[in-house]
Amino acid sequence: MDGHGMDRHHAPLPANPTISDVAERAGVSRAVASRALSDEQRPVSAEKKARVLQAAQELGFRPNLLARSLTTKSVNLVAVVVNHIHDLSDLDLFDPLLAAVQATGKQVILIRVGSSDRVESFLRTGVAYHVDAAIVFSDFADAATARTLFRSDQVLMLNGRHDHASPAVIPDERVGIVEAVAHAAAQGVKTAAVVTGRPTSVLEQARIRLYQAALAAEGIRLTATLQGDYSYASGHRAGEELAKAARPDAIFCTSDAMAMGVLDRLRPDFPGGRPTTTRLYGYDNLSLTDFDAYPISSIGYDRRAYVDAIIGVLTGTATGPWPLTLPTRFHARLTG
Amino acid sequence: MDGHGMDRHHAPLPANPTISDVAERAGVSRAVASRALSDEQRPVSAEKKARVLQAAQELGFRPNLLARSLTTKSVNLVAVVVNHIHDLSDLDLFDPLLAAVQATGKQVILIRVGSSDRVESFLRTGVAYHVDAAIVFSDFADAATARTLFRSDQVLMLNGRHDHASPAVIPDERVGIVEAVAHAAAQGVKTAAVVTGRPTSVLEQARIRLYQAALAAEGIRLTATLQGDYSYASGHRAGEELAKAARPDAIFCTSDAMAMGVLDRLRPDFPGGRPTTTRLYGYDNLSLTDFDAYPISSIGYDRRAYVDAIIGVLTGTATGPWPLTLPTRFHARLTG
DNA sequence: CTGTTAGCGCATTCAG
DNA sequence: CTGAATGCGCTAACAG
Repeated sequence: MDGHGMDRHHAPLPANPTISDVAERAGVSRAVASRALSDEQRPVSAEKKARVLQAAQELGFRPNLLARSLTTKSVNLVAVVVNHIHDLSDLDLFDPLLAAVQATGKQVILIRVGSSDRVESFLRTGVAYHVDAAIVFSDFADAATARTLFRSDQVLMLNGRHDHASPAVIPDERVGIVEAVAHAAAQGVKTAAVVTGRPTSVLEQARIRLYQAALAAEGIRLTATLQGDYSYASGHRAGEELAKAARPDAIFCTSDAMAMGVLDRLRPDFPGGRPTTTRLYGYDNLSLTDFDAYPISSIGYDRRAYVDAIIGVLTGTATGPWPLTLPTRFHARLTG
Repeated sequence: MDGHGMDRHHAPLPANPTISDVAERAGVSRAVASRALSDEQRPVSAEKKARVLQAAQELGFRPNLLARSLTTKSVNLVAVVVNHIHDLSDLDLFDPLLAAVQATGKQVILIRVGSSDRVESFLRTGVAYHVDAAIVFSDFADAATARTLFRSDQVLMLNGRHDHASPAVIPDERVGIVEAVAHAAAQGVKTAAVVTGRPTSVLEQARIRLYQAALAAEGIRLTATLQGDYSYASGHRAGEELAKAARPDAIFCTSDAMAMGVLDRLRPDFPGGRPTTTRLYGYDNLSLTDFDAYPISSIGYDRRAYVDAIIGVLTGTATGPWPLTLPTRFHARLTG
């Protein structure tokens, strides 16, 4: 009648339509619109549901998930807390983890803590959301701190700083390390060096002790312990040190990246990737160790099982007792 | 009086205290508590402010940032949309990007789109939050779609699918490619092969054309174009193909990972990392090309400048015109 | 099945 | 400077 065609009965299209706009356009109440738009099956007549969906479509309506969470008490948001993501091992883990979390219908808020001095401001400013769950890789906090920080009991500790109150998953590093050292012993190794990462980490300390115990059990003499920081560069430096003195029969590194550095520095000992005088063992079982240039024998856990365990906690299907341990395994390659 | 000690005037501590609990405990109204807890300077008497802060401390109050966003219209949340994060190049970019975004006081929702069939459900179910801004690396959507998806005009397109309405930053690939090809020509290269990634990407198509043009300009004959998928494995396969026929003087790969595969397959051509018959050029300037085993000449942009440009858009200090282009540069290493 | 009402937690009017 | 009232967008509980 007024010459505006199809829209003659409708108000002008709002830029950011809310459910009220949808309801109004469909000629129903907000509650009906809400039910019609719900993922679940809610009581709505077929005819009104169609009208609502049509109106939502026309308006380009997108629900404000944050507003929804206010009443449902569930934000469908999971915090993943890391120190940083520049380790090569991160690449192999985060992608499948991200995919798996999203497959549960939740989104990931990725929080990089970085150096520990940031933790202070973190705690002070409370730059943390009330998330459904937090997955803590970073060793910046213990379980209790993480729980208060995220206002959630669903705090999944993967950094070794767990307690009895929160779920935790940790690799059982013993199995793989014992296997690797036994493998070396079977090759006639009598002396060994260990290249370690940051000893401030609880997990790293435990790992070093496992190497020491396994070496002792096999009667292999530990001739040197060099400290690195998990990086390629620090492995290179360790290789430099090792090149100076009499070479041990085997070198065990607590990260593949360091083993890569050692290998590159001692490359003449590994013509064609095969050891002559010195055997080399890494840790993490990076996909990079499948590259021709770095055929490093390594220790790793099943990442798929690890991710599955994490998702199990998130979805509530895993029930403990905690910590849940996942076995590591030794993977022989050319260097070992 | 009632024997409960310090808490005799207080209600029992709630598990998840709200600002109302804080206000009650401090003996003030919610509004005063809100002002006292605000980051900004709001009118509150010093005495009441102290009481409120004390009460908040005692209760372990953390503001619900999501609820706050309902009224402030700002969630301090940025969506970062990626296809996946298992490319080696991602490692060098995401960590500094994440750190920079968080330094602005915002948090990152990392959204992995993965295969394109997920995009459908993505658009349909609208499982996306109303974020302040979206940083789109993934080529899953164009600018208009991204804007409606995230209910934000602050959609930063980095996938080449930008339009005039949204900010965009893209590397100027021409400069680096021209430099690399000129470098090859100066070494006496007369024939070349190109190993490409997925031709469905707008950016990749443009990149291939740039190689073709640069080669033609230098009078280098393009003898083969092999298609890969940016991965090491696909580079290895390309190397296999190239090993069959007469070797070209140079091989240009559109990713460093593919160049690494080619290098490993053709390693005898590169004793000590130096080319004999064939020169090799990668793309991305990965930190891995600084490892001894992969000294690949490459093309890359300044990641710090790239991140700075992204942050500039986020904070509103960059104003266009769009797209903003960032020059790439050639980095000579042993293979080139 | 439907519509009305009452909150979720918070910031922001606007009177005092 | 303070506090009561209002509303952000949405869903749950309740009557019809």
